[in-house]
Amino acid sequence: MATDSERLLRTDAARNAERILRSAREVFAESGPDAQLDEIAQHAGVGIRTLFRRFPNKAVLAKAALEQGIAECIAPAIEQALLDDDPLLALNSVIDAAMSLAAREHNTLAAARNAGAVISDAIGPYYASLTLLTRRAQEVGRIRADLVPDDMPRIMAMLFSLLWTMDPASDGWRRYLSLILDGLSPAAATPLPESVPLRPSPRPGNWPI
Amino acid sequence: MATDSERLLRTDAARNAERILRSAREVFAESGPDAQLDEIAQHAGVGIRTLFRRFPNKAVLAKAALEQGIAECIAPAIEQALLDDDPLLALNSVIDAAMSLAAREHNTLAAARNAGAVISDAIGPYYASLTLLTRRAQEVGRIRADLVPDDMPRIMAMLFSLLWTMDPASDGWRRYLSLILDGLSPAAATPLPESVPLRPSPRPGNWPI
DNA sequence: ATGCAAGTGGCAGTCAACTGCCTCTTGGTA
DNA sequence: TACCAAGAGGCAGTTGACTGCCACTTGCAT
Repeated sequence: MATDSERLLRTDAARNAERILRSAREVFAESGPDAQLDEIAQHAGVGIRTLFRRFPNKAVLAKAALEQGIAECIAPAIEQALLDDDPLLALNSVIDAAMSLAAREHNTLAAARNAGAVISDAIGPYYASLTLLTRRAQEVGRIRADLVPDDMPRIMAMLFSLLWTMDPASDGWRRYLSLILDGLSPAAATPLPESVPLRPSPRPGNWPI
Repeated sequence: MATDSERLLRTDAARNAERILRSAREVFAESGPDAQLDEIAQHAGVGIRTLFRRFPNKAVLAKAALEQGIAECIAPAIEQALLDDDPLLALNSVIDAAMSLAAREHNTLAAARNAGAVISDAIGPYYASLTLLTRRAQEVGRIRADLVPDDMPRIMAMLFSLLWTMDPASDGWRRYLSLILDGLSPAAATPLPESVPLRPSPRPGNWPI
């Protein structure tokens, strides 16, 4: 899904943007989330000015880099999941794929977080698919009926945030995914309070991302 | 619980530190999480150098400011909770107090997060009390038996992270607290994967906080 | 193949977090 | 009360994110 601005990019510019994102992931992985943008630009073989032209600040860059990683791992996972007989297992495997990537590239995640990015946006492009999988699981009674689509990005955001309470490369987050899945079960369902909108009007001031 | 360094502070220095924290909370609330440290120092009536002498960087300052806020609201909540007949309700009310504060002072929370602080540490001082309350709830069978003390700070961290997916001043987090509490119920308990240690060895490099 | 809009990137500059240095002030103890 | 370690804070400097300016290059539509 190309945005308006992406649609207009010249091929060399698009290639550069792609390279910058990939470099960001590699440099963050090597040098940690505090890696300098100079280093990323150099690694990508472009000038720092080009990096800033494409990604207005570190938050946008790090989030885009994270999105690139998630896209690579979640797209095939979703394809698989849509064919799965058991919709709960299917949903589980998509979450698993996203979390595994997040844990593996936790430095990129940390860079995005530290720059103030709204992490849950990173799975925004898969909102529709997650919603579909959720609805299927609800239809066969594997997930409580009062779940709404907005719940899924939030559950992902919660799981992401766990990584800073443990060795981020570990799979300790699985314990809490299990806990949350128990909460999603129709069996234990205390009626949920109303859902509030996902991120309201753009925040005041000139915030990055 | 004064640390070694706090124990040695001269009374005027302690008063200044206190003032700086309170100023940080006020300035963040007014000017947002990107408020400058200059402004905070000025608001506290101290020089910038004094602010940095006491709090080596923005992450430490923001986290300490958040801890001050949490301390003010959680201490009385815990006192009440320890007297409560229903240990699950008691636990709930402590979490409620902490989350209400976090939502109210979300700018301070955001400043800490953006500076790279490990947010779950902010409830570290109440670890013991939370553990006690959890154990009580387990003893009367209101909470699944395989919960461990480390789970509670992590649940708090997950709830904190929700605030960036909604109007942070709203109480939309209650929906997910409810969801998690369902997951904590002994009824729905799928056996949980092992717990991994809370934040392993101090992170490599010279990270703040 | 050629013209131009789109893209590139060096350089100098701003801004905020943070540090070193050094002198002046002050709480609390002998 | 007099001393001194502890604290305060001004100032100049460093670093990294980010911007404006501008001359140079290059896809690509005609």
